[in-house]
Amino acid sequence: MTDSTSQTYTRADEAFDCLQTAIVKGDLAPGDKIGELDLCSRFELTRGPLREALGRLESRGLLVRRPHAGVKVVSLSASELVELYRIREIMEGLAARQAAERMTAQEIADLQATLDAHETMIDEAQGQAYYQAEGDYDFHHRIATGSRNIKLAQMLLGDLYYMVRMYRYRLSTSAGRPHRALGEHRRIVEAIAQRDGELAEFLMKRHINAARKNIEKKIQEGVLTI
Amino acid sequence: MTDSTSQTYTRADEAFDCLQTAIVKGDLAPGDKIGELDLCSRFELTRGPLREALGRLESRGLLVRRPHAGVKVVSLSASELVELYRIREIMEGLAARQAAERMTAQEIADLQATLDAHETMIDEAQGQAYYQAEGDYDFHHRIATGSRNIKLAQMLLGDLYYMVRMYRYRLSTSAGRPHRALGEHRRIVEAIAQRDGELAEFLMKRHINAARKNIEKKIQEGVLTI
DNA sequence: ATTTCCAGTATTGTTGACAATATTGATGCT
DNA sequence: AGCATCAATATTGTCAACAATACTGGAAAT
Repeated sequence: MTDSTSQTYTRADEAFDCLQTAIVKGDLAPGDKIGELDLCSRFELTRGPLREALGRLESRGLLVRRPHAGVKVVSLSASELVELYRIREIMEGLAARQAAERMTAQEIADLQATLDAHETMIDEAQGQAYYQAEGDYDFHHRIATGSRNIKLAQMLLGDLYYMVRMYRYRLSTSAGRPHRALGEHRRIVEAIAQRDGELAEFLMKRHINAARKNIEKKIQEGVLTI
Repeated sequence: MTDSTSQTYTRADEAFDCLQTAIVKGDLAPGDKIGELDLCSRFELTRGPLREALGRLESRGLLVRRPHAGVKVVSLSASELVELYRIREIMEGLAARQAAERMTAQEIADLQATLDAHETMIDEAQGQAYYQAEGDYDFHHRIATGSRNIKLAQMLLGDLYYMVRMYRYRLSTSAGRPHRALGEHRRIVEAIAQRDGELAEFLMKRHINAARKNIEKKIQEGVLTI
């Protein structure tokens, strides 16, 4: 969960992680107005480190702050959520292409193994969106890292994914979508294994495009109320 | 310079702005190890707000922090700088396309006027990289905003541009490049005015691609030591 | 001479108290 | 009754002292 370099872990880091996961998992829902004191007692923290963490979260766009008026969890409108996927599409497309050019053979093998694990996960966790989402996150995470583009990985892992996950957890996945997504993942990895960056980019963009359309459909159906 | 909503401006915001511009303008050079007390006396601040600002800056990737060991300004390697431009290329491409679809007629007119101003600026500020860079920044800033894609604008304006500017200021522009860049800007705006999103995207990507190649050439020539 | 260990120092991390400001509820007025 | 004004309150912003940790220099041993 936390950075593996594992230097001394400061109180502010702790606060940051706590808040971030609380937001992502929905314990703090979008739109919630949250008081600093509440948060302090809740996470056994003092206000100093907490405030530093709040600053970081705000800077990443998960919180919005108004001076003297408090902090609230950011809540995306439907259109903003869709826009987010447009950004993901191009950025992950680039990540996939660079990953195809730069991942080591070992990393690719691990990635394939990961997909096998996801397959059993999907069968076992029938409909349990949580685990499916985690598997999906794992896949995209590895590709972002594999791009060897530090800033790109930073933006995807540090900004976009948290936001995406925050909504994905409360999004019921469509029936059959997990299996289809897994198939798309497999094809992307194939392209990467063949060092075909162009194809990997194309497939990844199409993959995320499909996810976006899926969400747009749900919004139109009124299933997803934001 | 600061957000126009102009709510009460907190001490931490002040610290944030001061540090950010200091880094961007090169008063704090990449690799500099900076002490909190130095910064406090320098900007007439106290450590509380300063630390909050440091947290934000770190989160945006302009600073790197090691617990108990201090803060230093991030310094990109040559390859990281190039990778940054790969990201810009796709993100600004998307911004240009969405801007073509969404900017108001008024905004487009303003944008054209801006370009005229840049033209005189380039002639007058012969070789003064600072003003040329500011004009360039202005152009890209308007398009990012015009995309009406909040998260996209946030990532460009809040993350990438600060980083790019940080290096652009100490990058001598090639002879003739400003004029060529202005021409490219004009064509992009034309495409936007014609609501041709696809073309705007293509031209913007090519524009940034050219900038990237320009930098790569300088790195090979050894002009740019990072 | 070089390396290792240790203590001192300086710097960062944390805390709790104090000051400033936005919200809220009540009161008086139209 | 509805609205504006204003004081009380609770919350956020700021500060300065305290604690914990990493760096620095020197001494001793190999």
